[in-house]
Amino acid sequence: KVQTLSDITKMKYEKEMVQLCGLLEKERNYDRDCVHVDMDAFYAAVEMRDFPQLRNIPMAVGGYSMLSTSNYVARQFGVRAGMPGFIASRLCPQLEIVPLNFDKYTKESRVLSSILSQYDPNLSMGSLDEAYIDLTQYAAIRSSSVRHKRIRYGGDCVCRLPLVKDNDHPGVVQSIEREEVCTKCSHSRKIIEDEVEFGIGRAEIVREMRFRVEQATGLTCSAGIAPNFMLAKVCSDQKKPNDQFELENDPQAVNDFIKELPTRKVSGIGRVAEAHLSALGITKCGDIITLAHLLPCAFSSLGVESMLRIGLGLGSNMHSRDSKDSSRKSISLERTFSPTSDSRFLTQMLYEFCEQLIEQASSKIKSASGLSLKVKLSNFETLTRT
DNA sequence: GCGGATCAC
DNA sequence: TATGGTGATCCGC
Repeated sequence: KVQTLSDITKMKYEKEMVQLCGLLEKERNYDRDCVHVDMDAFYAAVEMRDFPQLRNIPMAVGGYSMLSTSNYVARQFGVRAGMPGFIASRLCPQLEIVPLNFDKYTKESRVLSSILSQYDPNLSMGSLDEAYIDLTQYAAIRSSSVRHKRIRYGGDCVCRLPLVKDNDHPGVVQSIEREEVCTKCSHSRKIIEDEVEFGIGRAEIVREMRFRVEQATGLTCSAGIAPNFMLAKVCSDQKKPNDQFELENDPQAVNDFIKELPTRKVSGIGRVAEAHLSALGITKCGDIITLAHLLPCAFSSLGVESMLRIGLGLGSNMHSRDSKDSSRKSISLERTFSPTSDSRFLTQMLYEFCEQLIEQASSKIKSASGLSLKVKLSNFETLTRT
């Protein structure tokens, strides 16, 4: 009798997987309001805000070796984050490549986190342009609606993006219009001042957060709302750009959502894990549970557990997003160069790396504690000879 | 404990 | 012309 791999692993692992799922199920929790906020095409959006001539042309931020991000016009040409600039230029010859301006992005990031931290003082920034917010407390306390003033721009002025879509009207309480001449581009522009109202409930609160971010920075963001951060992160991608997606804290809703979700959408499943899963016939997160007995063929026990968590729509529990320790554990330095066996060059480069790392480490220690770090680099030639 | 692989951004 | 840099975790040795 011929037995397939699936038959064998089913006998061997099915019981164990069912048991493991049962254990993990006990962690399920629908009491939290988790939000992931993600700025839209962040670096590109900052440059487009500051340089209006970039707004309607394909552009990307980075260099000829690598692009950090591209605007939505460039994406229509297939220009994507992480792509080498010279390849992007072939895809889109008109592409404008703007160098990185990290100081600016860091400033915007601080504006973002200062607004969002009013909703969760323990928020965690995933990077300059994304934040994980636990809204549970704030949403439970908020019992009345909140009003804000909204500024929109119309007319020919190109110095501000028409950030607020005309059909994107939260409760407008009152609206005042006036005309003026823009001092920058000397075009006439219409300024519309609205009084807008945001209700209670987590989706309205997230609308308000996004509204405030946009008014403060001139940049839009997208958000995902879900019972845990793993799901919230996926949700923030669902309605990008400039919108939000709420996954109800409800078993049926979560199950339906996870069932059809491609595995690669989940943070933590990269190209390799996707390929491993795909080899097992697992392409959607729902498959992870139906074919759970195959997982031990390709993953370690921790890997299996992490996959089951994803398949069940549970949070990551231990590390990363749900309880993040923000303290740095290492500093490092790397550089790419063309292949060489010039050992003097390599030694010299290593030496400079060490000097720079010592400098970095001591300056960080100094600013954190006031103490001075002294390191002596000795016998370097011998140390690095091999 | 260490280097390699993997992942995110 | 030209395919990055930083930090983290996990695994096998």
